[in-house]
Amino acid sequence: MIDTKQKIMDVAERLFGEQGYDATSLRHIIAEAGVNLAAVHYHFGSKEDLLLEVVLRKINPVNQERMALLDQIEAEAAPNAPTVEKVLEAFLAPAIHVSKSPEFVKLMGRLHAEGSATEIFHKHFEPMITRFRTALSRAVPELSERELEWRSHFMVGAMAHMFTGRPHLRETLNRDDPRLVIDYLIAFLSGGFHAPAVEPVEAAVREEK
Amino acid sequence: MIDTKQKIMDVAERLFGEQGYDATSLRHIIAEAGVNLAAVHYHFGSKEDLLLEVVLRKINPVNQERMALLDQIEAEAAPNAPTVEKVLEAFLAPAIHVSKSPEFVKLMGRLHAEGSATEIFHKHFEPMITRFRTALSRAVPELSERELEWRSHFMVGAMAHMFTGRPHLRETLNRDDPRLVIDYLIAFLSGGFHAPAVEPVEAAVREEK
DNA sequence: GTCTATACTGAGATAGAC
DNA sequence: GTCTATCTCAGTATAGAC
Repeated sequence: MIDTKQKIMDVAERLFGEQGYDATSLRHIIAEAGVNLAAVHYHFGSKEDLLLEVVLRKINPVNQERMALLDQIEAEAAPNAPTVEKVLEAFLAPAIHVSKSPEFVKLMGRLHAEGSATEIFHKHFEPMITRFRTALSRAVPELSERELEWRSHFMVGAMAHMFTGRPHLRETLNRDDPRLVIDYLIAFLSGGFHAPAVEPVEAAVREEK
Repeated sequence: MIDTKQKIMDVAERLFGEQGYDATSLRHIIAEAGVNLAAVHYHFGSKEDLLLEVVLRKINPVNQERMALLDQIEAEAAPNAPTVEKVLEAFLAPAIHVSKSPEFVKLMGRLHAEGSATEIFHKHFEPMITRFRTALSRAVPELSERELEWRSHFMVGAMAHMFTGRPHLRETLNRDDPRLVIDYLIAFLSGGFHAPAVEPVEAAVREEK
């Protein structure tokens, strides 16, 4: 077959999503994909690297869309900086699509919690995160670099948790309109970014020396 | 030995923390603990249930302390409701201790992301979460129940991510005073909870019917 | 370069004697 | 409650066919 690799990824994505990473054996995957066991290691190297590629294939387009939206709102706002709300919108809206595939972010959590792929994984996120941090820092210039960094982490955490596969949360997410939940989140995060700085920017600059 | 069970948990806690859950085999644990392999299954049933007990042993006192602090600030503020900031303080401060054991929350993440223990795990958190949600709902009465629920989720996510074992983040957490980071977080979350409601409470009540 | 067949090592789990 | 022996199955490595 021409695309052994893609077939493996397709089946793996489905089975990982349905049963979780640990519960899905490579032998199960290859049986459904109709390929040989060693082909997995030929194409991916290990089970974990297979997971990594499966996840990145889903996530990369989302991050592309985020960057494109950010470009767009920056162009619209020029020469001023876009507002926090607009930046958050560009960051969060593209994730809605992914949130519809129910068990997907569980796998991201798996990748996050354990495994050597973690670093490679974050390499793929870093450019995008940096772009957004810069945009936020222009939108909220009164924050020190350090405090802005932490607020960005809080933002990522709040978003990630939204998807994190806890059944009760997922039910709620499916019941409520995802767009509404994003609006909740944007409102919440806007309030967070606009909150007075613990450590005003002048003091921070002095201390960083 | 009388306390085979405890010895297993002690060694498991250390090794899970040092090497992660997957990388730690039961055989490694029993070798260091000087006990028999079957003893693990006798006392815990499975490797995953061992992890569950290890994590709960660490987390339960934290949750106890949270509740005690909440009792205290509610008594102090009576008959009024304590402020959002006070409630957040009661929720977050007890977690600082745990945050010092570097790899610990990674294990919580593992428990969260995969495995059958997930539900039992959350059972242990639910009473505490409910208590805090009630306190928050008194502190921010203008939020609909639904929006408050989501904001609480965002809060948990932001906090969880703070610990989540990404090396760069952990370095920053260790460099900065943990107390300072908690202050950053409280400021951020306060702003979030005080943000205007997307869905004001009257509209929400009408819609919920 | 791509894939197959097969063997290897180590894991978690279990049955049953003591 | 504890231990020995054993089972099953996983991920991985290699040799070699096309």
